[in-house]
Parts: sequence; structure tokens; C-alpha cells
Amino acid sequence: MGAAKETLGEEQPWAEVSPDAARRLLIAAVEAFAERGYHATTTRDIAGRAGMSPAALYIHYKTKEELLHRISRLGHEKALAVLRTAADGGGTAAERLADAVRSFVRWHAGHHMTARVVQYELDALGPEHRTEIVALRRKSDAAVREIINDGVRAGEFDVPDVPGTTLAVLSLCIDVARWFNTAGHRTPDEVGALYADLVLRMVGAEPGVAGAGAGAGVAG
Amino acid sequence: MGAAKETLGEEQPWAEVSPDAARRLLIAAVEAFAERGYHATTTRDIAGRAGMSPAALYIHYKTKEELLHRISRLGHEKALAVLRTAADGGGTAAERLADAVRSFVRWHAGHHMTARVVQYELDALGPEHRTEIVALRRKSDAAVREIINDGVRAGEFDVPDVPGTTLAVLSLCIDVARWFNTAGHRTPDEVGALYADLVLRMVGAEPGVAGAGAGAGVAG
DNA sequence: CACTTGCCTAAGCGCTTGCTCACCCGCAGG
DNA sequence: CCTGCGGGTGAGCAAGCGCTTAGGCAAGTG
Repeated sequence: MGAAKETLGEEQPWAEVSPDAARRLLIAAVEAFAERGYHATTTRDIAGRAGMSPAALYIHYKTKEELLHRISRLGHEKALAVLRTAADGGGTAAERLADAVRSFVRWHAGHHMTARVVQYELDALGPEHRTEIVALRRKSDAAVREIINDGVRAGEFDVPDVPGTTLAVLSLCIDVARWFNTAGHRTPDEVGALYADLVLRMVGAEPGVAGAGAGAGVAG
Repeated sequence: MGAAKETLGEEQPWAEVSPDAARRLLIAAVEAFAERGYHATTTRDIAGRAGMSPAALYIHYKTKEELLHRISRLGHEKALAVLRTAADGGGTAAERLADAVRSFVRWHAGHHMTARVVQYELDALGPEHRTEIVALRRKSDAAVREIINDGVRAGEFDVPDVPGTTLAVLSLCIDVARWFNTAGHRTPDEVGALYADLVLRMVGAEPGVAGAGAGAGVAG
């Protein structure tokens, strides 16, 4: 019952980071940044969590900011991939929107530590890194807006303000990273299902048109 | 056109803070915390923005954390007051919910600097101050949940999961503080109207039941 | 064996941080 | 005039910060 330590869901996804010491440092940084924020986290803290001396960090990363950049980029790429998989899947616009919201929310809840860093520590990045990440965000926005536009064109949705509604839908999903595991005892799957339903209502889709639809895991 | 510097809407609300120097410091702190975050803001920066020497801050506030606490408490109290005014107003549940969301969102957009600090710098508070603020938050949650429960009882709303939907509604409103004036050219009134409509859809209210409803200003 | 290479540490440098302290100034009361 | 007092400053302290440097140690290669 309840959310497991996330470690199970968090240790495999960073498999692309090597060598092993660099990955351990990155995981330690994700935890520290998520708990206390980037600026309140010291390099000594990160190294300590990874079981290393402070200097070890600088063998694998040039600066503390580079660590945040790596986390932010990888995290955004994964979240975007999850979104696009659903967006490019088959089915009606309602089905695709429900699928997108369900998996996007599931990712944010299941990886809420990573998601929190990715979504809320953006301002701590340097200017160039920041603009790079903002570009990735715009792609997420475009993916959602496209589905909603499709639904409007097909007559499935009733949406007076498409950009505004797109913004609200994404905002709703992203904010999951802030409150998840701070507020309650829901599983990522439950939150994903609830939010998919709420979003279908927001766009005025016919009730029950894309209701159930399980789906595999949280994905990497 | 567009959002004025917020200064107009921000300088009067802090009228309850005295003496004048203490208020200037507090306003400077709100700006700095909102722009860069609590931990990235230095006491020298705050004092500088207020046109004072670094030491002047400690005449009016014991610590930097006390400044954040003051901002957080006053901000939460104001936001809660705005919410309750709408919640305790007359009318159907749909009307009250729309009113609550509209004014709550309008406050978050109109005072987005204060709101950002209030909503996103909570973890920077010390333990006791933090729990005090969390208690205020629960009251906001209760206010919204009560309206939704009323609507369900009256048969106005169709809400399978009341706690979950309450959480989502508040989450949606709060996140306005994150993206407002970073994303676009909407006025607080426009965002409030859009969000009130979206929330009515989320709870399955009859369309057009609490549609227009202007309302005065953003309130203090 | 000697020598290189990759990973890691102990020590610490230069700087900034939150905060303090001794002192100063304008002004009201006597 | 002097005195006291609330509000202000300049200088600076102790601590902690991000990051560097010199060196150690185990494994791989001739």
C-alpha cells in the first residue's frame, strides 16, 4: 500500500548515465534537489549521499549547475517521450488526450522527485541551458495543443479557448510533482485515471468515450 | 494594456505593515524571493532594493526567515479571505464555486509575485512556521471541498471523487502563480473567467448555470 | 618489474553568506 | 543647552560555500 520509496522506479531509469559513480551522484543530486531545492543543496551534501568525498563530484561533472542541467534535460526528454507516445498513438482525439494525460501524470507522480527538480528548478539553470530546456517545454505544449485542436476539428471537443485550455491542462499535470506524496495515499495510476477523466470534462468530450484504458507501466 | 508592473496592485496591500521602512524591506523581499527564490536571495540584495544598508534589515526583522514567514502568513491569510468571501456568498453551489475560483485565480494572477513566494517557498520556512502555514492551507482546501460537497448533495454536480477533484481544482489555481506573466498576455480577469469555466466543467455542472458574473476588483 | 591510466581523497583557497557591533544622526522633552 | 531614543550606517566576524590541487592506490599493459 502507498507509494514505495520511488527508488525502485528511480534507479533503473538512470541506467543511461555512466559510469556507475556518475549515476550514483546524479541520483543523490535528484534526491537532494527535490527535498531542499537546488540553492539549498550543497555539493558536499550530494557527494555525501553518494558515499563519496566532496571532490569526487568534480571528476564527473564540471559544476553543480551541470548536474542540474543533465537532470533537467534527461527528465524533460523522458516526459516528452511519454507524452508523444500517447499523442501519436491511434484512436480518437479523446482517447489520445486521455492517454496522454494519464501517462504524463503517471510519470510525474511515479518520478515525483525527478519531476519536481525538472519542473521547479528551471530558474537555477544558466541562461543558455535554460533556453535549451524551455524549448523542450514548448514541444510538450505543442503536443497537447495538437490533440486538442484535432478534437475540436473532429467535433469531439467543445473548447472556446484552445491555448488557454492547453495551458491549464499542462499546468494541472505538472503541479502533480509539487503535491504528490505530500498530500495523500494515492498511487500514480489512480491519479492518472482521475486526471484523465477531469481533462476530458474540461474539453467537453462526450462522457465515457475514452473511459477505462489501462496501460502498462510508468515507462522509462 | 498588458500587466502593469504589479507595483500598483502590490504597494497598497502591504499597508498593514509598519513602519514604512519595514514595509519597503518586505516589498523588496517579495520581489527578490519571487524572482530568484528564497535561498538564492541575499540579505544584501533585499536591503539594496529597499535603498538601505545590509544592517538595516535586522532592525526590523530578526532573521531572513522571519521576513519570509511574515510574507507567507499575510499572503495566505489574504488568499484565504478571498476564497472564503466567495464561498460564503449566496447563490447555488455552481455560482459559489465559479466565484471562488474566479477570485482566487484573479488574486494569484494579480499578485503573482506574492503568490509565488507564498506557494512555492514553503519549504524554506523553519519547522514551526511551516506547520503554522500548512494549517492555513488546509483551511483553503476545506473551503473548496465544502462547496463541491454542497453541489453534489444538491444534485448540481457530478463528482465521483470529491477529495481528488478538490485537490485538482486547488492545484490548478495555485499553479497560476508559477506561469503567469511568464507565458502570455492575459489579464488576471481573463484567466479567472477561463478557469472558473473549466472548473465548472470538471465538476460536471450544467453549462451556463453560473456563466458571467463580473465582480469588483482583486481586493486587498 | 616500471609506467600509465582512471577514480578517488585530504586539505584547503578565495569568496560570500547571515548576522553583529560600535557608533552616528535628527529630533522631542526638560 | 543637554539628554535619550528610535532608526540608521560601515566595517567586519565566523561559518559555510563552490571548486581546485597534490597526491594515493588499484588495475591494465609492455
